[in-house]
Amino acid sequence: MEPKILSAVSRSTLKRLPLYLHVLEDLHRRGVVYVSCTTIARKFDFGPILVRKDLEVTGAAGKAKIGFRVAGLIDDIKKFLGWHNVQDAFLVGAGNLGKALLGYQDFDSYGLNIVAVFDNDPRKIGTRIFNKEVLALDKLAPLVKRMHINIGIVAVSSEGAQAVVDALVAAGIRAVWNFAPAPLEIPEGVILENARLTQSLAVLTNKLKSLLAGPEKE
Amino acid sequence: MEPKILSAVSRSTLKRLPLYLHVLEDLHRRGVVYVSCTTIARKFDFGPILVRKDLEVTGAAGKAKIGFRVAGLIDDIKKFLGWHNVQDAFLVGAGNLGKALLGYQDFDSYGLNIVAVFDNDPRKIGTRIFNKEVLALDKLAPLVKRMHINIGIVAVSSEGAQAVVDALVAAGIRAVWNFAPAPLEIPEGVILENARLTQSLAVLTNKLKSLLAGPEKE
DNA sequence: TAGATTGTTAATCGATTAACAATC
DNA sequence: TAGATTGTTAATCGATTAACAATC
Repeated sequence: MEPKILSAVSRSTLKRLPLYLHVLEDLHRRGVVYVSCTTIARKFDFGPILVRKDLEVTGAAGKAKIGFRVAGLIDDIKKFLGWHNVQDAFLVGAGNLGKALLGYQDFDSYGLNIVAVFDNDPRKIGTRIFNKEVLALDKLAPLVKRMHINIGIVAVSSEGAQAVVDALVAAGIRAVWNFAPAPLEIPEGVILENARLTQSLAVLTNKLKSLLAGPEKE
Repeated sequence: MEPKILSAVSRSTLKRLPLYLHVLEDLHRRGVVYVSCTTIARKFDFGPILVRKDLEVTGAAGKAKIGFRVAGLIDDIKKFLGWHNVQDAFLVGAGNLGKALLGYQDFDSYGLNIVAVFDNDPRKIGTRIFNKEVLALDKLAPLVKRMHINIGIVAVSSEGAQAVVDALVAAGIRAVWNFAPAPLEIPEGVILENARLTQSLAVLTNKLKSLLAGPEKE
């Protein structure tokens, strides 16, 4: 019942945990105290066994016949994801996407706190977005070091992305959350996670194409 | 060498195709005419065999020893993803995320064209965002029907998301691209694709937690 | 008690990787 | 010709699902 360590836990499982979290927090708000895997699974198109297997990695313990305590399960998942303690992060790129990320209220409940924004556009530098000042890119490296920032968020164009990542890595960042579509290189020991909308869009449009082309195979 | 149909092609493959596309378009811009799977794979942390398997589903044909024609491969992937012909889409939610999506220039090269924005905030209705007028939510259903819109993009809060989806479905939409974290219900025959940042963030923060906790297992 | 549910081990399924003949 | 690469079939690996004893 110990939480699993390191590479042992699959990406698929990791990606389902926030989904459960959302359902659990909804139940919690509504005053529900215990929940079974069956109940959680009903919200999705997969079964209770998968839910149970997923929850197992967090070290959460349930009671036969009763299920899991909602509040405890929320805590266990958050701890496992590292969302229990909020991490400070730097955002690079004050464009439309950057602004949207800055304006997203809920990141702190996902363990993320954007403390500063960087851009190389002189017209943007010095302005404030959601009450955060836009700083010049050359301030990035010294501030990463001084503030011991672990997470860098890349919201710049594909052309600029690799240079930004290189700068972040050189400054000592440990993890990069990349929103640029370009494939990026990162040295061993630094985490790179890509948040790519186009991947999701590809699934959508391909399915839609098939749907529109013909539902002849029913 | 026929493109694969319907459910036969896996989600994993579908999600890698846009990655290849990005690399290919870069090569194309640089005047490269032929490319091998080995060259493509070098940009990623998986092998050439997987690339070849993925490309197979698009129906693209290569030449032994030479590889694939870059321009042809781009076309084949775009056709397979349904990005060759641009689809009109409606966006619901003119908040920060909605604005960012509207401002995203590249969607048309991904087969998506956002033609209208809807919101229920009276202060927003009538204003223009990136030269698109914000319309009242009650205009949604009649316009979906009249303009034969297939794709609806949901960029509202979790609380409002299900109601918006229901409205879109009732109006005859065929596919929903959802950005709300809530799990949504959708009837058979309508496509639901979730673009959830929190899933990607979960992978990042969990890995970072392990990294910071201790690289003792090397 | 009976039945639903957890926790865990075994079976299945699908995706990735390997192998190899064909080829330019 | 030799070697890299495609196309395709077989082997492996990992994730999901099934099975079932334990339990509240």
